[in-house]
Amino acid sequence: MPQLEPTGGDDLGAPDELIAFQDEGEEQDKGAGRGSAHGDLDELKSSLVSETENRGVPGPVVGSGPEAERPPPPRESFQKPRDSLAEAVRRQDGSFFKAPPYPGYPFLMLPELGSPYLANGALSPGGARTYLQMKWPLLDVPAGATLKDNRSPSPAHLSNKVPVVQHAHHVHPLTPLITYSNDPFPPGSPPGHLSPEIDPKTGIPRPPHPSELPPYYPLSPGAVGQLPHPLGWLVPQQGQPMYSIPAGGFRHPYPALAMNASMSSLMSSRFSPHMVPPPTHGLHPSGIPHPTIVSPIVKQEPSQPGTSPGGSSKSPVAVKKEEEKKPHIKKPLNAFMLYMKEMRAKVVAECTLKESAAINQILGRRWHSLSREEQAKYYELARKERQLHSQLYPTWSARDNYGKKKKRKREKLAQQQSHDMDSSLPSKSKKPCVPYLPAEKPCASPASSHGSMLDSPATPSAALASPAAPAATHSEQAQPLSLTTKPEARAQLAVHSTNLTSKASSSSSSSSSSSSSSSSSSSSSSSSSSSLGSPPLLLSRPIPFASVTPTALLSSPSSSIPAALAVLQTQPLSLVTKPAD
DNA sequence: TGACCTTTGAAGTCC
DNA sequence: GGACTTCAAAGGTCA
Repeated sequence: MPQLEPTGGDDLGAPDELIAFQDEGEEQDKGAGRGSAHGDLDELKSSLVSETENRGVPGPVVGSGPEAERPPPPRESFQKPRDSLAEAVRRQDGSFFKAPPYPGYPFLMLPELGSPYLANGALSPGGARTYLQMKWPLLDVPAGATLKDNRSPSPAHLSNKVPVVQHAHHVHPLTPLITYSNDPFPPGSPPGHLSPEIDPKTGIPRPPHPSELPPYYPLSPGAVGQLPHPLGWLVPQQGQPMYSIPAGGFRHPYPALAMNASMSSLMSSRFSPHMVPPPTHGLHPSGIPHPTIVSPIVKQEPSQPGTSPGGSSKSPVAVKKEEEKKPHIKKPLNAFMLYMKEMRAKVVAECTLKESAAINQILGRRWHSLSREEQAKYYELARKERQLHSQLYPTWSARDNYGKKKKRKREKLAQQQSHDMDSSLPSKSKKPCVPYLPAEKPCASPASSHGSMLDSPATPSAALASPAAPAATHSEQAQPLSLTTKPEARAQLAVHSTNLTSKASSSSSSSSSSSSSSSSSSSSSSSSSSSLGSPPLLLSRPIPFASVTPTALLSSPSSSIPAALAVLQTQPLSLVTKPAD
């Protein structure tokens, strides 16, 4: 049974790769200044607005040296993108390589200043958010504290659409989890890559256990007062709570917690406090259905062994019945999911694309284009998500959700794999390159129309300069040909990288670039990273930039982007079935 | 109506 | 321990 580890168990942190790159003081220096706390919300808003509007202003400087240590891809994908989709995304994606949207690092997501609300006053789905820095309210979790599995039958009125760890009304689920500090990671909850604890596996510092977390929410009351009600998912209509809320908000189980009512309520609403007896029927102690619990109405597949820790000798039917009664507790979102959730609306707004598949491709690239700090904060958020999730549902396991989705993926995958082995066999696993994206519709948003991806030195460089960039994963997905297995290609890339590096000195990051080149660059950079991101380079510890051959070659300053784009635009694509136009 | 697509990451299973 | 699989979000597409 999954239990919270009393100590050292907080290994849910960012991947080792992140741990690696955070290991440098240089990184901290870079992060400094980006995360200045904005006590004044208005000031923050205006700054955000100005930044958003001023696309020409480069974002946080990233992508230079240290970026080369971007974490390697944790895995490879078996999926091959459809060329048309990839192509369309490449075209659309160019405009997205801009400065990371978040100027500060620990941030609080707020509804976009624009029109985040629907006509009914509810937050628009997936509405873009602004980020306000605030302190991550960490729970002081006693080591022995455990929660009973509150996967009890949920009320029938619970919607399947209710997110597990996200607020239904799009107040960012991690709103209460976000730090309010200049420090990327508060001492109490350093990200995995900054933790003093040592990972037994890698010998790298790991984050401390929740038990060491500070019991306070050093959140500025003033700032909070201006925030939307953290229980956004409960208060969707003109501030009228969907469900009755006790006067004074929710009582936090920890009186000692110096958090305000909002924070407390949010905490207790998102994830039931571990000390609170599991609410019956999936309800929050306050009687409010918890968003992390989805109605068991969800189509249930045959009961899954192991979901009932205690085990039972019940008949399969009874077990099945019980299973059906159990609310569907969704997996906590990972870093990328959190990022995607936040950025989707923005991408959709900036672009004409609407299809998630296309949007996700773009987001995937943008994800890789994020600076480490930007990514790290999402990793951290995800880590906290998992933390809370595990505290809330100690007995929950990802396995619980296995098989809850009917999927033919496996078959398709098997087919595809067999197809890969024998290309002569027709592959049923893939639809014929159906264009997911409107062919060559440029992004309509002004930002994308005028903004070159090079506006942000951080973006492409982040990928380019990454020796073991996570982009590899993406690239390998986007560029099915695994460069890692093709020495010749790798060598070629190395050559190109050399060229890039040399060209970099004379290139300016502000150079304009065609949208196509921009877009393809992301993929290209990813590919290059991919080629360089072979296992030997996927070190969990930071490696000297110049210590590795091809890696070092790519560790060029961000200014090399234009040249890199030019070269990489064609190179990786040449390895794919469909060359760039 | 529901699977698929697409992305990355976490966690599970399997060998 | 590595490879592989599933799920998480999202929404248009397609069978």
